[in-house]
Amino acid sequence: MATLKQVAAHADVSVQTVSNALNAPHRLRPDTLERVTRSIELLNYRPNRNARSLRTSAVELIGYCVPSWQGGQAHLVMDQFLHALCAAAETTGRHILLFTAPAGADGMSVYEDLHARRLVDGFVLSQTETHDPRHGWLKEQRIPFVSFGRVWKESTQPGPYVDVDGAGGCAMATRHLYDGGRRRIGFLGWPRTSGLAEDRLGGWRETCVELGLPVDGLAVHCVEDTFDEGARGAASLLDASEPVDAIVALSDVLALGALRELNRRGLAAGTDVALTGFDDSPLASVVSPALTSVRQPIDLIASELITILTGPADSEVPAERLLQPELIVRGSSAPG
Amino acid sequence: MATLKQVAAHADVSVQTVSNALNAPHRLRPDTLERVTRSIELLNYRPNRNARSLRTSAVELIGYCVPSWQGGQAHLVMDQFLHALCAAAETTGRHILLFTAPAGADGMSVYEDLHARRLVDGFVLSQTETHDPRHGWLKEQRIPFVSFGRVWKESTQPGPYVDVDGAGGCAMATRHLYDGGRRRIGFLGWPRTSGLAEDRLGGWRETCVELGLPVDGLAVHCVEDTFDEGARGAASLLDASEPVDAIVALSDVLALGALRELNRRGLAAGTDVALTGFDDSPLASVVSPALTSVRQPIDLIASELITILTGPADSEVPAERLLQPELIVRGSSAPG
DNA sequence: CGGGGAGATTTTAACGTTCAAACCCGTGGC
DNA sequence: GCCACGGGTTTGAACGTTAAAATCTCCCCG
Repeated sequence: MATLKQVAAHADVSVQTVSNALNAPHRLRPDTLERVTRSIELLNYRPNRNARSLRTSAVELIGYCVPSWQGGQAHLVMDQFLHALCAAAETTGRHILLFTAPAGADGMSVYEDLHARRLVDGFVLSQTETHDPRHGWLKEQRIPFVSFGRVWKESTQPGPYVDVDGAGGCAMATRHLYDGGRRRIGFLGWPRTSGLAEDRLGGWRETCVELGLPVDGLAVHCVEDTFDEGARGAASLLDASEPVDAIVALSDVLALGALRELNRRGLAAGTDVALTGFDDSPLASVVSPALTSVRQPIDLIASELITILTGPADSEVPAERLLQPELIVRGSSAPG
Repeated sequence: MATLKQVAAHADVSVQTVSNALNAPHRLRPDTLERVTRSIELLNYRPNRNARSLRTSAVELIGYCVPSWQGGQAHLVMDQFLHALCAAAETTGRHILLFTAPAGADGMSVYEDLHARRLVDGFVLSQTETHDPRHGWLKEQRIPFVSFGRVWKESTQPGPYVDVDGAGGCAMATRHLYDGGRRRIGFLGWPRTSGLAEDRLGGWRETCVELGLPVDGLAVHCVEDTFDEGARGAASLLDASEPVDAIVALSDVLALGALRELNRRGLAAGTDVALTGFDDSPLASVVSPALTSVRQPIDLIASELITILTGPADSEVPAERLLQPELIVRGSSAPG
């Protein structure tokens, strides 16, 4: 555990010169820089981050509240997201600090505490809820943050965010099915109360209208994110007087439920009925036929989040980035 | 951002007395404690962790390398694990710092760096591989760590670990199927090269032998962790001259593949053929019939990891904890 | 009434770093 | 030959905390 002082003694310069060698090398004469660098290498010196943070009051840590997996949709792409976020932070020399907090306003004291004790510089928020209280509060406290996901149903977004265009994704899937010859495309969704669900539903509906396809009675609202509900929803779409020839599902889990229902009825997914999911979770490539799914650009999301959070905070207008997802075409949506 | 100094001025005591009020309240006279406490409250003081860490050289942060999700089995319970680890750390006032590192020996410099720069006190390892080089190296460097998962195929485990008794879990599943009247129980596994796979296979085999059940030709080694492979494996068990009446799968994904194959053949899972998975991933409760699965005690694992890591490091014999999983019985394993 | 102690509080110093100011020294202008 | 200049380096101070030692206060006992 060498310190600046020891390196300085070894290189026969002052402590500050060693510090400069690391933080402002241009200030040193080439030969001193060389000498100091050798001493640093030799003693295997690493700056003590605590001392540095104390002096500069910047910890280079970003807080992320790890969602509880309880209730409702499983976070099937959480690990991908965390990995990406971590990697993005590391490209700027920062790291991610995890913590847990109660949902809603109760959790806010945790955010405040972490910041006040200088464990983190700022926060990345996810699992954004309708009327999420965190954003406004953090903004008011002038604590740096950026949100993955819009705050739905607010007139103005409080603070910077990165989000994926769910409507665009579903539009893309719908158009892809249309291009494959499908003309009666159903939608498997969640209840309207979720802003995310409404966004995706809108993408499907508008595209259908645009393409002159029917939409009435073709949107099913599943009550929870399970295979069963997906299967039930698919069944009702298939049992209609005029059955669908394709289904856009709002999640991979619903899509897999639909896939099961198709199998059960002896219908070939991708041939008789085309099917798409959302999220491109690990599951999508593990079933057969493999599931066509809308993939969120996880790496890009993460790097945008970090860029915004660590970028200049002076701008008055908050950064808002809406990213386009990508359609990963697999067997389940072969042309009919 | 109040500091000790400001609180001290406000309470009209010395800085050290305020520090003592927080770290050793018994040293203060009750009335001074009361007065200082009021000042702390009033000024909303929070100790600066960087200053504290600098002085005490303990950062109260634990490093965890977030696994890359590439290749092979999806980490379907990763988010549960992280949440639990985080919560466990917080009960001791610590937090989890995430980082990424290349697999194998290449990643070791990352561990060294994080520790040398004092970003973390120690590490929790997971995704332990056969002959994992990290453990021995960390031990040699005297960097505190604890491993989730044994280092397979080492004569002696280098350092403390917490693991789940996979053999015990599969034994439990097998016995449960036996108790439900099943007498010909197959096993869906992975190749023998994985220590984990061999452990679980052993649990099934030994229990069958013990119960007088056949094992020859009843273990199938799937080459990857996909629905397809699970289905293929199940098919081969069902096509045998004497077909199985139950299947123990090494993972939930394989089990769901088997479930699909059963459905395809018009066999009722839980009635005609009983089925169990492993990990109790979010998927298990989302299919129907819901999947009986062996659940690892995630919360207990996490708290044991933290206890060991933060406990006294002086003991010569490393802590080794082998925890028993729990069988979550659902519809897929109803008595036959 | 002086000394011994225990308990409460303060003083001093240090953790390892960086910022700001000061210093040193060679160069070039006048 | 003096002075201003500027690049390179050092000095001094500070970030906010805690450990250890020093001091102060009060009380008890011989």
